[in-house]
Amino acid sequence: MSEVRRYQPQSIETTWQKAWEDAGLHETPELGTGEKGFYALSMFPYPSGNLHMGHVRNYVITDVVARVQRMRGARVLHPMGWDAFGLPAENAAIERGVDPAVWTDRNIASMRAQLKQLGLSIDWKREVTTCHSDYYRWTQWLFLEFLEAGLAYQKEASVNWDPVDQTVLANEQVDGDGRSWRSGALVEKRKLRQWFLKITAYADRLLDDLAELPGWPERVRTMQANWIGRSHGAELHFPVVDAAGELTGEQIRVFTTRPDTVFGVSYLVLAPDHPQVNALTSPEQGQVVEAFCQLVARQSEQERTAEDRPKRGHHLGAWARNPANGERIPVWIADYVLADYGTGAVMGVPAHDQRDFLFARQYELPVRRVIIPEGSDDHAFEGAAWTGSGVLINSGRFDGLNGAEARTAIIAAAETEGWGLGRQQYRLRDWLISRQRYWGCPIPVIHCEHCGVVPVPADQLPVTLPEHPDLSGKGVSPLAQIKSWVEVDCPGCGRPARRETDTMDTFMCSSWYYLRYSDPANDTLPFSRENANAWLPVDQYVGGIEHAILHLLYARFFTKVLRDRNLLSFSEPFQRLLTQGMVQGLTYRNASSGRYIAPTEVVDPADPKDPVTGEQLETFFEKMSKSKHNGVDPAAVIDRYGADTARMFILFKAPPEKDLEWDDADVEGQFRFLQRIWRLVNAAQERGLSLQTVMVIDSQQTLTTSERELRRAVHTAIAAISEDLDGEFQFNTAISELMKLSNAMGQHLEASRPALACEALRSLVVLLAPFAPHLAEDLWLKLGGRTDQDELTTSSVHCQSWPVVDHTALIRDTITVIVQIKGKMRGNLEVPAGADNATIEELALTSAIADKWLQGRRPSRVIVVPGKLVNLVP
RNA sequence: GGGGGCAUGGCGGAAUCGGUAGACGCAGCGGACUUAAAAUCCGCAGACGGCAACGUUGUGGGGGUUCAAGUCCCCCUGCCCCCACCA
Repeated sequence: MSEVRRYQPQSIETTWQKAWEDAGLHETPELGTGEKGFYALSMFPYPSGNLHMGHVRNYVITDVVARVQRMRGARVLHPMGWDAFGLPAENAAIERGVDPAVWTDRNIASMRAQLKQLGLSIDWKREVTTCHSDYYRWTQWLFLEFLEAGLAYQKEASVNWDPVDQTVLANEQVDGDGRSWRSGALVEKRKLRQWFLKITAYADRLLDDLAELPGWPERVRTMQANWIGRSHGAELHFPVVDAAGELTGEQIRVFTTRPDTVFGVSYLVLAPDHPQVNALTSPEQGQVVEAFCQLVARQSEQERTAEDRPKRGHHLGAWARNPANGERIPVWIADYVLADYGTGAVMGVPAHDQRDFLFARQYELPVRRVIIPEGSDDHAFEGAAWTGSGVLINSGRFDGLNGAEARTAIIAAAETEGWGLGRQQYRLRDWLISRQRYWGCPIPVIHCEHCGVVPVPADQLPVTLPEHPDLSGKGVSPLAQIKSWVEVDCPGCGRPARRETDTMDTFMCSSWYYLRYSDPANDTLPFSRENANAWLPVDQYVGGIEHAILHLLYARFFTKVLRDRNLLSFSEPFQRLLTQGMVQGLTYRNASSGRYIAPTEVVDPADPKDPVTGEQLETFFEKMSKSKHNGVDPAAVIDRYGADTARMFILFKAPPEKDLEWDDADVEGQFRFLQRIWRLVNAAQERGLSLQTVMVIDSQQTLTTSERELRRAVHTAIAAISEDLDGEFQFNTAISELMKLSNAMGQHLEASRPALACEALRSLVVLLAPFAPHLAEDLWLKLGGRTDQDELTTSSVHCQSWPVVDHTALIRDTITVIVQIKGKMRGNLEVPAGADNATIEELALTSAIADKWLQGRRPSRVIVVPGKLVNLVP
């Protein structure tokens, strides 16, 4: 051969990417009235500057889903955008003086270019960018909806305060030791007045509606349920008494999930920062208590909540009366009680709660057993808290009731007698959305001395960020330092007022972006009801498990609120969710020093040594990250093998929800596979085969053995791949079916007549299209699936409909039946395809297998599974 | 501590409703082509025994149900993830 002809993805891919874009192949089609389109959505990225393999995996999965749906006749929305506000841009500004807007736009441009190299069927005309005012205008508009609905409010909340830089820090800017990431100073807690969204008002619906999401992974639903953390119990009221036992008129409210243990209460405990602490502390205890509270306040969250640390507390010098039995009990404070869960106060029942037990033992508080296991009559305390179920003792009129009965009866008594009520409690807290940062969506309210909090009128939105800020990284809110921006006239009274200087948590921006894609150019509303209802809920959402709780919960919350505001008519945004596993890279570590070594520094991968010390390195797979030097750059892979190989590898190597180990040898293997297909099609073309010629398979004509094998392989592949792409997505087995088909074609194609060869070639290329779109398109043209003159928008391989299985091609004359003797496989038997059970039994009994293993004995039992096996039991 | 998940060859992973365990691929081995190598093509391949036919054994460990168990039930071990002094 005079010229080297081989598969060269680089030229193929750029050519087709341009052709598709010019033809507008991936633009979202119009929907008919009342028609629901198919919405395939990837979690949009933060524009950090470069694409990593996790992104690639995410978007390739969604892309295959979108492409298969199109080929199945659906009208598909497959958009992309940018979650573009956030800390890294602001840090770049502080450290290098780059304008966050410029930095972000530059990153978006380079990431968009990288994404386009992957050949994703994205409609770029619908791109949204959360930091552009034509988007965040509507984030502000939606905030005002929450405000109007009474779901946004202000309250004091503590922030991380860096005393050196005099600034507020995000949690991720505080390291494990409670020090600032930049100044290294010990971070303090400071109270600021901040904005919250009342997500707790939706706690029940967010929890209960999880049942309506069968298309979500069980584990994500469980994580959300645990996060919401609804528990059933009671709020009990303990009157405060003085030293003489007289009521003072005050009371302490506690929350408990075990009202049945109320007769076992031997003390009460308040959180150190509980509002009643000051009032309850006796003068003699004042100093010690205050010292104790300060000590606890200085501890970090982590220190305080470590379960294994000893519990510490102090008696306040106050007393309360147990409303159930009238006993006088001491009131304590302790570090193990949290102010912001329940009522911030608990009743101590050492006999039936492990924490209370440890606390009581340490401070020698009395322990009284009030529940014994069913059937036991041992009333003595056994030396450990009994938290199981049982029967009440020492509980007056409730003695003898079991746990559940007792809970109901005691709550009922408390309600009638006025010392408590049944209540539900949630772990979920309201969502703090204030951020003391510049690079975020401004909260559109104005503070006026006369009118109070005044929303910015809708026609004055957006409240735009001041351009070219001078960010120092110091001070409370960066926006507060820009006088010209802060000082405005009150929209209500016209007198001088001040803008809110906090910006919103970026999760606000990402809680509704999926709605904007349905109507991205709307300049009168964030989205129209009609467009949102036509495309949403999202049919398939794909993204990382790291968003299992926050993002997905907030998005669900938004959808429910917007539905209640009558802006939508559905209440769950994402019908089906796929959480893809992470991409891991080969990691080298020096076990003694803990140092990570870059693969490029390792001389012999078979026997990896530390290039500096010569020590043996340990190798393993771990999530790709800069600090571990185990990342693989998508651009380099595309450069070398092309996007189609990268796509195929990622889809084939592991099921989508499992972690994927990046392996260069396997990438090479995928490339070889695509090359094999390329050669197969080219050889066929040289043989003169063309899809332009109409080929009819004459059903009268008998097929040769090769031809029948070929047809069976084609239709087996169609059936198997179709099934793999239905329901659970099994891209890995779908691709293995493509490999089987190509193997069979290598064997039978040449020996088959053109009509049959063409059917096989056409099927192979069409089935390949969602996975390796560029190669498929190129081979489609080469095979004459279309001509250069045809419009791409109708004749592209991606516009072909999904192949249909011809079940007659799968029929065989004979089938192989397994012969078992007492459940053990001993051989197999060719029987006519239509043979009934009696025939199969007869054939098995007279077979050589039966002779050998039964030696003339008659089986006592014969089990025939039609078409599968026959089991002879002696 | 609570909740969820996983465990299959040298490796990644297949296996419908309980019905031939190891599809497909990677790495490996053998052969063809080549002066040679690469590439390509063909073949072998769980482990143990055997020249072979074949046999035994085998899905983290133990028990059970069944004609038949990777799959269902019980117990145990190991690993991963989430939440965690939540009253």
